Amino acid sequence: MMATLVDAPFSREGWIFETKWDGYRAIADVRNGNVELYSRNHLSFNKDYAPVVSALEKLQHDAVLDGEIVILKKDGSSDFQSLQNYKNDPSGHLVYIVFDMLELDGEDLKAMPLLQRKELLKTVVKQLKHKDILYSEHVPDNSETLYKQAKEKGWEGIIAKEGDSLYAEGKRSMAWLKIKIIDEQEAIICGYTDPKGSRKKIGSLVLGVYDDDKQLRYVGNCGGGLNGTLISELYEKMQPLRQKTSPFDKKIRTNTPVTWVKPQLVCQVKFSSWTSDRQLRQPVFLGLRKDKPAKEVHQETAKPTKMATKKAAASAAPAKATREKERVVTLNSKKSH
DNA sequence: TTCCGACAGTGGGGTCGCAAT
DNA sequence: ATTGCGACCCCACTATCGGAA
Repeated sequence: MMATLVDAPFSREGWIFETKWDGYRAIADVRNGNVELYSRNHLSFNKDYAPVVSALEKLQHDAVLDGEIVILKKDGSSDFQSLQNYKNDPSGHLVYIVFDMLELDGEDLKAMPLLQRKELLKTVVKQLKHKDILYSEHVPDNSETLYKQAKEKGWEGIIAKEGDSLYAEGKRSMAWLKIKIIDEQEAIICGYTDPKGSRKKIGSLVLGVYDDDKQLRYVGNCGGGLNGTLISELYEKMQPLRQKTSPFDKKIRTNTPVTWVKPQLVCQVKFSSWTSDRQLRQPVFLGLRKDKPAKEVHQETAKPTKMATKKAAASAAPAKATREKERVVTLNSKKSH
């Protein structure tokens, strides 16, 4: 069961709201003390996350659990990058946060309403009493406080679930909705990569921003949000700006060859967070900005990551507060057109 | 006929492991 | 020893196609 993306928080009677944990989705199948922990594609996680497996071996029931494997930070948020790097550096607190249960002691629970499943799940987790296995709490009816909290703490977002919904295995469902905290940023187009397969002209845009010391800094590539016509337009605009050399003083790492352009075009992108290398995570192209000279493009927003500077975070706050006025909306589909 | 959901293909940041260099 | 590539994880988005409405 997977959640459908919607663009704004809402409140509705009969719905519940949970934190969206940033980690790996995992199903745990516990039978007679044997644990199979596996990914969405049914690949085993047993070896990679052995502490979770051994914690679940102590469960006093046979159960099929659904949850997220995360690294829990001291402030209570999840650290995706530490999870990715867990094999190298297993120092973080690895936990399995369970939010649903499909089966208990041989009984299929998928046709039971969510709130009842969660009630059972809570008691099962409570009985286990293990610091690495946590129950995902929820708040009923109203998402605003949780959403606000998510925004302040730099969480990935929140999940909304219909309280009496059934478990739709392997499906994307409208009974589970995800509301992500999204950031926006201006960036300078510094080049483009070659396309692959059926894609024409441009694979992705190579983006940069100016640092405090006026140095152009690479912030990652962006290939999402580009359709056929947009790609053609951008391609035409970039041709007169082509240059032989990279505008960055440091060498950058990309999978495909880059055609460099003079750093003049400014675009707006949305993204989920900054990586620890100060690159954009999950960037999506929104449009060109003609009102902004490239020289004025700096890093605007800094979510709380290790590398983020206090200065960047402070300068971001006022702009964000005015733009992102909270509103309550009815359920929109993900895109309007 | 139109609309919508599922699916494949493209794009991103990562890590890992293996093969080629 | 380094580099390149594919397969995984997280994901967003576009284009297409077939079936439901």
